[in-house]
Amino acid sequence: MTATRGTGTQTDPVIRRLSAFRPIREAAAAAIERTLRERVLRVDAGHDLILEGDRPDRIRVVLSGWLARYKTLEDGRRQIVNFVLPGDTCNPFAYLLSRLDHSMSSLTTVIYSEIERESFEALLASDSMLAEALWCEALADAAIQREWAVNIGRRMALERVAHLLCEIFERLRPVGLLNGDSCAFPITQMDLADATGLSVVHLNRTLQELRAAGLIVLRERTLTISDLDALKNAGLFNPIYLHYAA
Amino acid sequence: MTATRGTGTQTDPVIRRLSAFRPIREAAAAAIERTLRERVLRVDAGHDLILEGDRPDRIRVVLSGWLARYKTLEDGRRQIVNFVLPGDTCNPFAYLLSRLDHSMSSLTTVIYSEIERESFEALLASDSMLAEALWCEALADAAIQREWAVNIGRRMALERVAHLLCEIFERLRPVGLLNGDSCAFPITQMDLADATGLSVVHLNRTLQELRAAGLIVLRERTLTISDLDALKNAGLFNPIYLHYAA
DNA sequence: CGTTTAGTTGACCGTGCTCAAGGGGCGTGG
DNA sequence: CCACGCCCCTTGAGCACGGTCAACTAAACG
Repeated sequence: MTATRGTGTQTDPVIRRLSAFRPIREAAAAAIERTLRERVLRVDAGHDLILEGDRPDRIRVVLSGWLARYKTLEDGRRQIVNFVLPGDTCNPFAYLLSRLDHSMSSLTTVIYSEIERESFEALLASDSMLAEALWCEALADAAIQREWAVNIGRRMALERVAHLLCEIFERLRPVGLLNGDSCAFPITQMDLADATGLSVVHLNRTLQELRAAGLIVLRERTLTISDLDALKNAGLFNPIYLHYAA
Repeated sequence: MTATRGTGTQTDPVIRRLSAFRPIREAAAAAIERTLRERVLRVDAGHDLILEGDRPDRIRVVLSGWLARYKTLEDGRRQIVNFVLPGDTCNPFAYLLSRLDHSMSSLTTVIYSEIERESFEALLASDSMLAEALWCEALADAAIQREWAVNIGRRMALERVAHLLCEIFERLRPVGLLNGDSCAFPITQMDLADATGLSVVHLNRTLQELRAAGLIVLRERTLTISDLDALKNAGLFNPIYLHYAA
């Protein structure tokens, strides 16, 4: 791992993310910021931050950049089980279990903060609203996981990809990473295929179908959704499972 | 819902389940038992205990019987996202979010205990080991969810079904519901299909393949696994994700 | 300027789906 | 007691969604 001490410390998405679940008071926000600033690291794209079987000692909070949680089978087949976006806290509470059951790798350059378990628990103890917000984040993550099972198990390829695009778009909204109807989209087609349970070839054809239907524009790592409602319909997307207070 | 006051109060599987994560002291076990006994209910097979969109007011703990968590699409397609087995605590902590994102229905007659949020929080506060064990259960549940995404997204039908059977078998072990190489298996083929993302027809054929290969005997709601290692191989099953201390 | 990585296209094929029909067990009602 | 309906399981036939294999382009990079 080529982690080096980073420079920019944008803790804003973290606060915004948590605020989607519970009001975060100024004092709590300041405490988070202080803790996050203690150890800011940076990895380039394509590096594994954690591997299945690792001991979950530290908590990582993503300040900028995208990652993927994934699992692999012995013969190399890979399934991405979730994306980790700016503002997300990676494995809060995972230290309660003895081993990590999945790996995580960076899709882009990632700037993140690493927190020792002790500092994290101190943060939890300092503000009950903050603690609840962090628990909510973990629970909402589990809810996303359930929805992915539905997506992969019961939706057709076109619906599946449409749904995933809607999810990512809606998850970027509360952290302020949308530009109108566009957003950065650094996920390769191979990763999209591994996230949807499709082959790269078929994923490619499915994307082209979505483009041909005028639902999306996707090029140069930027996604534009011209008609979000239409895309949501195409993906049978219902945002309840994201659990944003709204 | 045809819930009526139940009779037998077997809290043993609950203690065994929690003990897989943290040692549960006598005092804590007694406190659980007292709380669980307060309100024991019973439903017949085929009833929804909770529906997507409900408010998560109470916690339910399964004393006996099996349930399925599921989600449905507008057009009726259904995906079972997890099975809930005896000893499982259904939605601990779900009350932190405002709505439930999935439904749950009974596969058999189910005897369960219903706990108010206040009693549950009192239980949590009374013993930190117990609280940790309950959090571990929730985290392990999320881990199962991840593995299901892999199962549905990247395994072939035969592997997929083999994997699911191994998982259920191994989950029944710590709660003491195995009889040698057999266990009760009240899941219909339709439910198995909805859990694996297959059609009923293909699931039926896959089961027959497993039978023909001499890997399982499944009849009269009883599953017998003659060669567990062989079945684990067939399903590329690795039990890490269950997070049992072992 | 070669090499690598990401995206694209074509052709073929197989896993798994759909539609359809029938069998067996079981409970209910005539 | 038998008839009927219902649920669950099973089987056959045809087909389609999506996988595999292979080749090619274009951009990025050293």
